[in-house]
Amino acid sequence: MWLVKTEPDTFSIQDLQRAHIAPWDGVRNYQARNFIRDQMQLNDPVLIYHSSCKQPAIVGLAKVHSPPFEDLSAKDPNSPYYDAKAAQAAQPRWYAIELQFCEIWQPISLNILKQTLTDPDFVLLRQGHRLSVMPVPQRSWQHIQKLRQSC
DNA sequence: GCCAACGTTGGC
DNA sequence: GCCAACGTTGGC
Repeated sequence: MWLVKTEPDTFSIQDLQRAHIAPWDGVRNYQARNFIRDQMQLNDPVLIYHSSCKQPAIVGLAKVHSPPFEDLSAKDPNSPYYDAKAAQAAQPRWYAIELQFCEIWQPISLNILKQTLTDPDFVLLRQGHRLSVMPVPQRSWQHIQKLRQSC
């Protein structure tokens, strides 16, 4: 069970719904990269979270639709995610996966999550967290399902 | 727009 | 290998 962040101005859950299947690329953080490359499994559920916007919130559900693959946007000089060093490296540095859209939810705001969840293992709730791809602990996942039913 | 928290870079 | 400087993230 995972959570990925996205800025809705750049790529929203509505964009994912339209695309149905979309590459989740442009991740340029090693810890997040490792989750994508080493731990994400086909069909794993993935919460979609809107960040850097008016109401930061969990806004829906997707699932992992492909094995990890090299993120070639790192080697494309025209991409906003271009990484000159990665482009020159012999070994792939950055990885992506494909996500498949599942559902749009009534937003579960960060505020509500903070008020009702105290799970220390849930990275989203930690102060100053910057991970854009993170695991969701079982008990937080269950709690989120309950919050969803009460919306 | 502000600014604290964070990850990365690069000089030493 | 340390750590200061820097750029970025992201909530408010």
